[in-house]
Amino acid sequence: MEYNFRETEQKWQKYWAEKKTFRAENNSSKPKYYVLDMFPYPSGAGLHVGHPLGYIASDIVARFKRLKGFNVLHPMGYDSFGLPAEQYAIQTGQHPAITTENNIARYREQLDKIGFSFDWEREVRTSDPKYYKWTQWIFIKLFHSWYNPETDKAESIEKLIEKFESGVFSLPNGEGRGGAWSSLSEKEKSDVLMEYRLAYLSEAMVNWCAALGTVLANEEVKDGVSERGGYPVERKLMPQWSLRITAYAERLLNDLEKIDWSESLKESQRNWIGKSEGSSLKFHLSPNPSPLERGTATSQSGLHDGNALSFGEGGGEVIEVFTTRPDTVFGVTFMTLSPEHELIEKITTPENKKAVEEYVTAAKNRSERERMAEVKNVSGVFTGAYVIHPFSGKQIPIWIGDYVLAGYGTGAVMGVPAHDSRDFAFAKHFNLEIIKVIEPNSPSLLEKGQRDEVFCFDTYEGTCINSDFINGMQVKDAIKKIISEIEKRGLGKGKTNYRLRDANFGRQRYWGEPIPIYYKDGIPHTIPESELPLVLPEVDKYLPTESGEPPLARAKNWTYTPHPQPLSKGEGSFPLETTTMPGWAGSSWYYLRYMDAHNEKEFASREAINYWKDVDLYIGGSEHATGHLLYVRFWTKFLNDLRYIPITEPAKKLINQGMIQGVSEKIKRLIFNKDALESKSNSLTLPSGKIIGFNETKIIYVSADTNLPDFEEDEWYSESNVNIVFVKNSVLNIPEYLESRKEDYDSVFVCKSGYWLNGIFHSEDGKSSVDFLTKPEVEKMSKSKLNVVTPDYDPVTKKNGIIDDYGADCLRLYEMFLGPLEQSKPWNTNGISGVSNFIRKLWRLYHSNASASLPPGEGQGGAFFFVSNEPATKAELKTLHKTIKKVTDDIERYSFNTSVSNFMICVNELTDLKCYKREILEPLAILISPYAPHIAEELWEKLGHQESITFAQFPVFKEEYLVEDSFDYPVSINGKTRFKIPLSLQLTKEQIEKEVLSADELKKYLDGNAPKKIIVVPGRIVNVVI
RNA sequence: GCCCGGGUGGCGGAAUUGGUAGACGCGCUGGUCUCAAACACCAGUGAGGUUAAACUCGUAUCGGUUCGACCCCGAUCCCGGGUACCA
Repeated sequence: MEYNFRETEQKWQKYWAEKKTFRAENNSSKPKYYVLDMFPYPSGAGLHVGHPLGYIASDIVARFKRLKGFNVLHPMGYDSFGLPAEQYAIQTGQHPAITTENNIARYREQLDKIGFSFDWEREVRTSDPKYYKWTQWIFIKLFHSWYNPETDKAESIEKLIEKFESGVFSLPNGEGRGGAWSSLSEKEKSDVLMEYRLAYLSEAMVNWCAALGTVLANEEVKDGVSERGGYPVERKLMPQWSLRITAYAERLLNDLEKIDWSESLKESQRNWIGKSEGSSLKFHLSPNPSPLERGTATSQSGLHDGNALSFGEGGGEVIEVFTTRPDTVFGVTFMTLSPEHELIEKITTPENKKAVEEYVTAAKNRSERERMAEVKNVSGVFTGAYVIHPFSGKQIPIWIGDYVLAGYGTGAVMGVPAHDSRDFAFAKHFNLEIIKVIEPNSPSLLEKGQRDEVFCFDTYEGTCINSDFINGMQVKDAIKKIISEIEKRGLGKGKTNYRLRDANFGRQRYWGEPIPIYYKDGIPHTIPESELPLVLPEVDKYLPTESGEPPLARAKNWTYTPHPQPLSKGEGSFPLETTTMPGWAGSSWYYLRYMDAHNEKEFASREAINYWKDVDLYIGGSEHATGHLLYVRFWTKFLNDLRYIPITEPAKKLINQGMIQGVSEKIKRLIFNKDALESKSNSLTLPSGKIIGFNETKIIYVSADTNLPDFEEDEWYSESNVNIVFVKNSVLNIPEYLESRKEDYDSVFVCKSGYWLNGIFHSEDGKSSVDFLTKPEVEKMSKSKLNVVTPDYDPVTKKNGIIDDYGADCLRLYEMFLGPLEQSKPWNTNGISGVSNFIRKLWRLYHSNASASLPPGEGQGGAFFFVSNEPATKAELKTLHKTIKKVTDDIERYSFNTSVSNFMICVNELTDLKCYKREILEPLAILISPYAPHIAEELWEKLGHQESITFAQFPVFKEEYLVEDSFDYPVSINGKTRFKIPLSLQLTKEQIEKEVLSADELKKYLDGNAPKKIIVVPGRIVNVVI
């Protein structure tokens, strides 16, 4: 009887669901183990074969830990707020909740078919009001908290108010504004507190994406265009809700040490946080410098006594810079301001005004994308103004350059061209002075500049020269010396800067959590916790209003009426915030909700939180390295500060599963004839959304790269992923032309007319869609790239998946067998037959031709289930225990591909041994059950067990079965293995040496001489040196 | 540019602590079965060399440490990922 995976898998999936086999208990005497997958966004495309990779791995661990006696929490849910559902809603008018519901149903169906051991009773959906009630609640907590630098923790804002009430208030940057707190108006108080709140409203420079009608977070912008859709993004100043993640920068950085995440991921986070230590330094504006003074050193500092006044002190404008290399201060020959710097207008001299204004305007109008594209181009303009060098007193010209970013440091840099490559490029371009102040200790650090000068950039290994009182000092010492000097003279102070920005928290979208804020007299207030959730209202359209307000502004009565009304006059209802939370809000705490998913009084009960604590193993994609994984750590620390949870990090161990890539068959060339183009329209819309006109073109080739038309024959242009070639009118005979260029085409299609949709060209003549896929290329699996492979029957391509043809167990084993979990690999089914064979062989091991009255084992693989209670042989036990050991080790170090190999070896060996013993086959079923749970359950049942194999005990490895008396020692001569010699393992080093030396095989190599040396590693190897 | 990974047969990949390189699977070759094919099963399969063996070479390249190196060290090349005027 061959194994019928279809019946068996359905049977057990139904059994698990009915019996709630995988329900986790919040009260248990067992140790806990929390295995979490990054929950999916339920997209319309459903799951592809890449999604389950991580889920299968985590499911294996979950099932393994259950067998090992842990109480396992292994939940699943949906990150169900998001842009695609909203865009679909805009196009079709369908409510995103309905689309989302449908998509979730499809996801669930697919997940169930793979046989995961999720506890579905704990399912969460971020778009469910019962869930987002608590997302809103956390937002309210953030709003009412501030970060106390003294305790290094978030605290209630009430404490701060108390402090202010008892004295004078100040702002976080240390500037007091005098005056008593009580003298401030309500609005002023609110404004001051906004500077402190962890959730705050401010005018902020945001990434505005006009096409999507929303603001995007930094990590949603890639190369100046939106990550989703690839639309242009510009910088714009808007009132904006933000979260003060920067307050946690240091802790987010330091706590990386505590967690077992991959080094590359931690490194990404470190870079993203971007800590740099240095010093601020003030430069005073030079009052009316005469042209004669320019660039000349007014010298003779006399600074050494330490009492001297610094140059330029005593009034006028001050420009502050941040530098990580204060030791190079004597190499400063110019200063550069960002085009957005606030002092520009004030300091620019009349004769430079025009040029400066033009430059600033041009910089402002250039999109982020253009600015990035021009990184290599040096541009800038002189303001005509000068600052005074604080140590040398020199006149330093002030320039404006767009290589200086407004958002980092102070928006101004001191130019040290000799030791910074960007300053160097700037100085070269504008012919500014270059003073070398560091002599590198090692010649290899030198880089050749132009003009035969030799510089070193970014090195900390060097000696100061041309630097007055730090001459001769090593860079590291010089930095300390200079900072202390800067502080002593009140020119600035040692300072730490972070690249990390506060996180934008408002989106001009519909399909997200409403922000629980209403405005009274222009002052934001939170809705009382007791009135949460603030439910997402219905709107007539999911687009922004005509006046550009977010979709929520379309909702009727989108106002809040406080009740009971402790109202003073004129109060009634107040406008509610119209932006919604970003996609990452709900995912920043979902791991906590799983602990107690149905709690209506708290986000999770204390008991549940104290029991489950943190995630033991978290598996998900590395694309969340600087987004989700930073935010979830931030919220965890915040909730810990407020003592809601006992942990400071969400996940002890994190694994990034690799991406399973799709193989796209790319269009090489596509040909349209003239009639086709003229008949319908004069343009072609590419998958990227770009529209290209045809004009006089006769033939167009569209191929695997891209472009802009220029009407030269066979000229190629490149842009995203479509390449177009336009050929002139002169080519009249298409077939003849094609024939002559045959080798250039993988496939040719001449059609009358058509259009692109989702990357597919649909011909107008109704012959459905035609795809031109010809050249294979490995890339990310995605719907738009037409390379999606689903694990089960795909209703779009109408193709069966692995599950239909081979079963879920086979899919699970095969995905694990493909290679290391963390590695990305293209999907191919080349090796599937090996895994499928293995499953059949496993099945046969438990079956015999017993009815044919053959001796047991002889009829192996027969029609009848047959195991015997006879004791197992030594060889059988050895195979079993070797496998127990290897598989246990493999799971514990997440090496799932090798354990599949080990199962194959085990089954092959047992088959060779004709093993039919319960003593072996029963533990084997348990061993394999985390990987192939369906067949394991079926065998377990046939072995006579009433209960699910889930509740079995993982077999215990016993060393004794592996102990050998002898070992085939490989003997190498000079490190090269030459022969083997079987020796007892009881022998001592000396005895082994003696045996080897007397071996006949060795004589040949010794050639009569005595060996120079002999190395014996007992149980391993013998090496003879001759 | 910078940071982090990685480079092993025809292919996916093993080698856990410096100790038999190439496990396991795919593919390929030959064989058994079959009228034939498919399936299944058996054998072989890093390269060179030989009737066979011996032997030689072999983990991107070059060099080093070691009795012994895919593994450690130095330099170089290539591939993948992240990030980017971050002062």
